[in-house]
Amino acid sequence: MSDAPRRTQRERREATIAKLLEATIECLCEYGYRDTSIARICKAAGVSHGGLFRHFPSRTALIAAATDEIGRRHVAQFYALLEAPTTEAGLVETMVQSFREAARSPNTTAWREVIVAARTNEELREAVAPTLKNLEEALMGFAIQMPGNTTDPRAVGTVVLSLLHMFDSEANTSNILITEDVQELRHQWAVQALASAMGVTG
Amino acid sequence: MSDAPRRTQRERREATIAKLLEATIECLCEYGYRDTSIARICKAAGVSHGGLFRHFPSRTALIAAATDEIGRRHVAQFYALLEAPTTEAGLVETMVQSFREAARSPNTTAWREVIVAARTNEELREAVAPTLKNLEEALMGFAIQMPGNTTDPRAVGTVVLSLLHMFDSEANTSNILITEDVQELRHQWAVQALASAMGVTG
DNA sequence: ATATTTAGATTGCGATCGGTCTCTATCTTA
DNA sequence: TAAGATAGAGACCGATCGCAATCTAAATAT
Repeated sequence: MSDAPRRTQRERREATIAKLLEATIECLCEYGYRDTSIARICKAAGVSHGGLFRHFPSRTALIAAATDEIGRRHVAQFYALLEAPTTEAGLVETMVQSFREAARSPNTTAWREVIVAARTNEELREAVAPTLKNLEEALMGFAIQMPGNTTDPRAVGTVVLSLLHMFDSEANTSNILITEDVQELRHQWAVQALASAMGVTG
Repeated sequence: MSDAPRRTQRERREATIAKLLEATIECLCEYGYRDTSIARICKAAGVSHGGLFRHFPSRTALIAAATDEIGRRHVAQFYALLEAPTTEAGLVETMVQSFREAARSPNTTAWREVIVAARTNEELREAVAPTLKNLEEALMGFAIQMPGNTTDPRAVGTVVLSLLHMFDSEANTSNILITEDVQELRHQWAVQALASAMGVTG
């Protein structure tokens, strides 16, 4: 009875890479970009310094890879929204609610940390650019597939993207200050704005 | 002919504090929160390490003070918007344009760096909370004073706050990816949304 | 004019940073 | 099964971090 797991090189490799990516997302969410250090990532992942640098040439490269992973999850998450069956009227309400919750999720929180940091980090910015582009195109495609008739699908997509932006920025401040009535008014406004853009009668 | 400037203690003090605050904002904008170090701030301000710590007990305290300064400038800037005389129809267009430009300004860029960092820095978060509250209240007051009568001024204020959020988040990604037609569609949508909220016939 | 206080510069400290190097263990290939 | 390649662990490196302590210069109070 050997206690050796007997995994192939490929399995070992992919497993630790996955652990590192997950740990990176975790640290970004818990400590923020500045304090997401190699040491912390390694500790969270249960991987040594040497192990990390076998797979990623630098901290920035690792964070870029983690960001790419988050981007893929985002797209999947939003497409899943389309699958959920609801009435057309309730759909708008559900969507806005989902937008808000998505913006406050750990993955999206980590995502924002990277986007902000990328502004002043060229390597990170270039690595993240295609991911961001993919995400925007996927979301635009998602918006175009939405129910509701309209003359300009891309305009509807823009409204969706804009509302996502709004909830992203709001999520940033939600850890600092929450004004209840503003939050409620904002929700109502977002629902009405999206319904109007989609041509849904409320 | 003495080349000694002959300033009072108070003048000296306030001058170097002002230089430090300005340098901090500069560094936040140029290097981002992570790489805004004591050394860089001192170099940009032309002040020594010792000089900095005479006035601020820590890096975080300095950044918090700089953020407060930005907050005050923000409020002043938006109130100045009210003074500029325009036609009521053109006002909405002007406002949206100003929102966008303000979001991309150096001061606001530095502001966002701090807000994001504050999420995972308790000292910074508590220092920034009242500033954020003041800003939101000032903007709400600003929105209420806007032309155009409405049954619910606070709802209009919420739309203004939400649009500012949207442009903030958009400004974050604008360094990475710009989609021209989306940008144009977004502008049109924002104008229409604000006009609608204000009860302005376009 | 002298004593006291305050502003500001310099040096130094321990901790941590990102990254390299070396070594062992595990897997693959011949 | 022997030889080679790859995954991973851990010690080590110079640089930089935030900050304290010490010192000089300048302004204020007596």
